[in-house]
Amino acid sequence: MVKEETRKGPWTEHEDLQLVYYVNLFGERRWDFIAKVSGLNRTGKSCRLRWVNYLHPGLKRGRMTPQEERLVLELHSRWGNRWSRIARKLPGRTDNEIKNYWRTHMRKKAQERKRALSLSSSSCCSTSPNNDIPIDSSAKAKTEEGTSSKDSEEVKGKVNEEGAKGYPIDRIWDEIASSEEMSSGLVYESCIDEGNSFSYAPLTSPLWDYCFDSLWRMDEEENKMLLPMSDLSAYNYGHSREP
DNA sequence: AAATGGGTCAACCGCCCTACT
DNA sequence: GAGTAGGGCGGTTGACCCATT
Repeated sequence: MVKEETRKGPWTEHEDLQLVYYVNLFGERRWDFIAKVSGLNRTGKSCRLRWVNYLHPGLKRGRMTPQEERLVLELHSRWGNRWSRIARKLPGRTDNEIKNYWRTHMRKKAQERKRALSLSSSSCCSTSPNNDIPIDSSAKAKTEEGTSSKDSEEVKGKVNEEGAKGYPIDRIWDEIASSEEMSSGLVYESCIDEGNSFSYAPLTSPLWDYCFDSLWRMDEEENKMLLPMSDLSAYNYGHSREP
């Protein structure tokens, strides 16, 4: 028997619905199992990723709020590129989302900052080679990750150690963060923790809305029939990029 | 109107950790 | 304790979208 090749690339609506159904059935674990029994030609990892980053109920969509932005800054300055950890403090946001946000927004800010610094100090002397910072948080990540992935004071120590050696990126990030706080006129209070959440209504995944309204109301038997998937093609959820 | 560049986001890859045998 | 499989995580890539030239 020829083993069918594992599917890659963008998910279809049909796949999404299948995945949602089977996750609902078996829970958010055993991804390999779900991948197999669902008939999706995907890896367990792929299924998990799709669920976590896109299909999970309670996911927020849209731009980060100023509060969230500040929280990301605050937590990143504390933990570095521990995206999943940071994400846990931002209900409805995924590590991927935060990572993307950080990369685009902070890189931009770093560039602006760098430009501003180079302008203001163009007549100055301190043009150390280190000022040619890598415009990417990965540099910081490498520094912070150190030899272990364990988050701890050790990491902080490592960072400080690097800083002491004159590695400027941390200062740059700190400055960015503090200028963010200044410009917003607010200092974020770390009042958001497990168990607490933002007060605004979560914007759930559109697919979830659909499923919640229709799929999950079906009884067990109807579920088994998995509703005519072809009907679902009529359902056009906004951010699908299916060809 | 076409070209281009930057921003956004979904998805994959590879490494690491953990639980299980 | 060693080996293995599954899952989690961070980094990276590439396609799409939109604004600007």
